[in-house]
Amino acid sequence: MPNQSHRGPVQERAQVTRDRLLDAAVRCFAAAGYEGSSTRQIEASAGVKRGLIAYHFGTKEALWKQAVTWWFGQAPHMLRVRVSGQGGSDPAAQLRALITGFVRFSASFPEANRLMIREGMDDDWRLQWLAEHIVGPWYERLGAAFEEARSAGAVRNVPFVHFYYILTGAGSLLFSMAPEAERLAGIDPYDDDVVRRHAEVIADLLIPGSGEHAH
Amino acid sequence: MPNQSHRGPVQERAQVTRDRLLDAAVRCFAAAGYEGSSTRQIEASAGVKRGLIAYHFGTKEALWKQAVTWWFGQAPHMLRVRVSGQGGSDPAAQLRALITGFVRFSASFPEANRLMIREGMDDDWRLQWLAEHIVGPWYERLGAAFEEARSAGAVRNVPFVHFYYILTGAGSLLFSMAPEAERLAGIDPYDDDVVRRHAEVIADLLIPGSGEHAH
DNA sequence: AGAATAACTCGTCAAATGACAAGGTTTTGC
DNA sequence: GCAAAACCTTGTCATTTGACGAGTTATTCT
Repeated sequence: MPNQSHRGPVQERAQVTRDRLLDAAVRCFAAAGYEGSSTRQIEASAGVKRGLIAYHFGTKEALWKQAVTWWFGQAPHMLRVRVSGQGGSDPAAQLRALITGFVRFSASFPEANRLMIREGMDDDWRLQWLAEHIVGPWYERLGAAFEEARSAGAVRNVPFVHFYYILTGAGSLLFSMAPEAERLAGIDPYDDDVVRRHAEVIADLLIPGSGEHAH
Repeated sequence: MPNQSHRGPVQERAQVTRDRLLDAAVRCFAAAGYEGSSTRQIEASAGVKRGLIAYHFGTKEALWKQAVTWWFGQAPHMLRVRVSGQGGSDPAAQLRALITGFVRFSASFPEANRLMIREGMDDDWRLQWLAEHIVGPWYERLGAAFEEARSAGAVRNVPFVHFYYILTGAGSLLFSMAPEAERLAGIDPYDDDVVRRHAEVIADLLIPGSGEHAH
């Protein structure tokens, strides 16, 4: 029994079961939080039988770590797709591409920010893990781009923390709280026009004079 | 037995018990969410005996509603204190006062935004209640100030929804996710200088040319 | 003072949850 | 083919949770 083993499954069907569980786990954890998601719910949501989480992952905690690892292991790729190909060599344009890419990513995968927000609120082993494996690298990468743009005089001279949390909050909350936005403003946050406009407004605010598209 | 009655308690000690429970409930709900907070935890956190939530409020749901009502019933007052006295008659200055006031409020009461963010993620009876009683009025008020400033040409001409969620996210996330910020950037988000700088940066971004304090 | 009532204490229950284990089925290796 | 191992299924257990209710103490009212 390869229970909680660090190696992958051997047979084909096991891979399918694990993938379904990992996917369902991320969606449940993002939607209802760690405590709010029961292993039975996750198994039902994945369409598998009852004891398979215990068999494949051992404990709920192990499932969480593997699910987040697996899911965010693809997130940088998705984010990179949305970022790469734009920017060029101009620091301001590069930072702008990162910003609009982040907003589009937040709109495409609101579960990501929902999970991060939920876990960033209290300082436990999950935040520690996320800060080390997921957020840290992104924070460093964005910080480097910010520094270059700042040296070029393209952004305001403020500590990066402010810039980071202004961007993260402004760019993600509309989608993290999409149900509220729908109810409050009667719009669909995932509408393409809304997403594009949101990204451009934020980029224009943070990097004055870099965009200002005509319309 | 005045259980789940809409009228207040009769005796003095009951008022004390109810207040302790309401206060503990808001803090628990904001910290761990609705499902993540058990009635027994709340009672223990309030320092009262075990069956008193059932006695005074009947159900957990009734406790949540009364706790949020009670707590946010004071929030507008607290926000008003931080906003009033500034602004004057200039639309841009008034909006700026609302913005900086909101940021300071978010820093002073991070539980408020934590609770709003948690409940704004899924569309259930709690979001419905909050949108109607708490967020709606604030949304309308800020929207009116925004419209005046927009007519005066002080802010960009974008739909208010974008402005609202940019402000809400940018102004609150640093404090909602304070544990992450501490771990990520090694700062204390609640430090007075950090709060002030965060408020000014956001206000400067959203209302260009309204602040730009010397330093 | 003495009943009536509010306030509290505590035992208990049914459902849900995380974890484990025993037994069954399918696939792999030889 | 056939044993071994991987995979799956199901039963069960200890704990937690929301809720109820019977019994106890404190307060109020006359």
